[in-house]
Amino acid sequence: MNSSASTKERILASAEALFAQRGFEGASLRQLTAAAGVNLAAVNYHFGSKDKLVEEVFKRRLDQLNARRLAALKQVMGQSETSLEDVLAAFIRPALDLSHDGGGGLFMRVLARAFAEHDDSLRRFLSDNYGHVMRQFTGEFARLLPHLSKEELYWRIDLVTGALTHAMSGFGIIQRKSDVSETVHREQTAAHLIRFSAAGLSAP
Amino acid sequence: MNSSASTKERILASAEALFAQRGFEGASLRQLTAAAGVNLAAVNYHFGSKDKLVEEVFKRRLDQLNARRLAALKQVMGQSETSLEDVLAAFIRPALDLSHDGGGGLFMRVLARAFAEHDDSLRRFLSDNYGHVMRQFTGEFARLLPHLSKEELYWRIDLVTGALTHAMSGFGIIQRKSDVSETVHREQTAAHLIRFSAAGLSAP
DNA sequence: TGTAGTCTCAAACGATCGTTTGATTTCCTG
DNA sequence: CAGGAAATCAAACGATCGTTTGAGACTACA
Repeated sequence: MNSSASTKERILASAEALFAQRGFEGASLRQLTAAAGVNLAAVNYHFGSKDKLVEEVFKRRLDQLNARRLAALKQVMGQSETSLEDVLAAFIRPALDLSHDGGGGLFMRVLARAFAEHDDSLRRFLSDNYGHVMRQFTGEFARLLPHLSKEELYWRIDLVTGALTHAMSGFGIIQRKSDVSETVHREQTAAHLIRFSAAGLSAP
Repeated sequence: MNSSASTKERILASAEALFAQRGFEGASLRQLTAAAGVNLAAVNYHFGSKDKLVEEVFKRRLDQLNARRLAALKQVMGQSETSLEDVLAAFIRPALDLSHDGGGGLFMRVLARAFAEHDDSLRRFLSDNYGHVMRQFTGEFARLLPHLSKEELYWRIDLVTGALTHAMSGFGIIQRKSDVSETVHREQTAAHLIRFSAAGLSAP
């Protein structure tokens, strides 16, 4: 592992990768610290407990994702006129990007796992960290789709989120072909998601 | 627990519930057998191992789901003319129904979890058990959406699956209101999914 | 009723888990 | 350079895991 990074950072990086690969319960602190090249006790020393480490892994990436989404939305809103596709792109692209760069390419699998884990404390955690971002996007969607009732709009945004999560988790039947670069594949994924979601949101 | 059922059945029922609630690794055989009111050793006696039990839980429900989807599709195909919404309903409704009846109401959470677990053996297992059903539906979608390329179609079906899985897992922002019966809520979910998916699939 | 086969049971196995401890090393500061 | 805080280390803790064992209870057929 990158021995120039701090112990804390090496733990976070290894944790992200191993949680994505084996799940939160499946990845043990012994595997994790061995991969990071640090002592077993370092996790409890630096983070307090395994649960706190899980939270930290989440927080680090969600903060990134929120910032990028809001920045993208802000840029879109600065244009003279905004299309549904533009807002969707601001919602979707940062998420796909996050699953590629920053060395934390596996985070989205972690998130998809977390969605499935389905416990209420996580739900609250995500709501606290996602809430204001989702509200901003929801407001824009409502403005662009005035014919939709509030309930109808919530439903459709939820389904867009489902499609996005599924695509990001990489479990679907669509696999990146070996002759397509990661960047190109990501661009194709974004294009398909945006076109599909725009049509779904605009349904009569 | 239902003490009239056989030990095997009681284990399967408790396993399904506990796997959905705590995950495959989070649910221990001791919790599981205690909830079922059977001896700890009964799992290994009747199923061989915990992994085999997991497989059995899957197989039982997936067989049900496949049968219901194919039956629904067959009935739709018997009509004089079939609409995209009809085929989508045959795809979506059995999945939502399965998450409600048969005492295995939590199976879809198990499935959503399994999607996130993301390992290749499961992928192969699902492909073996789902493959022929998906091929039939894909064929019908291709017939109803002749303007789509094969790749485009695969992508969109994948996104429909994502939206469906997300809705079924019940994690989204949409929660059933206490004044709405489970049956009504399921019907609303199906209606939203079908309308959204039909529009998404039909996108230009 | 006797017996073979099926099932259930309490108990224990070794392995691995997250966490804690206390000594030791490393690092920074005065 | 001395000294105290911060970090790392090997080792052990109790708990829990999936699995196995061997004895006992039950069932069905002769």
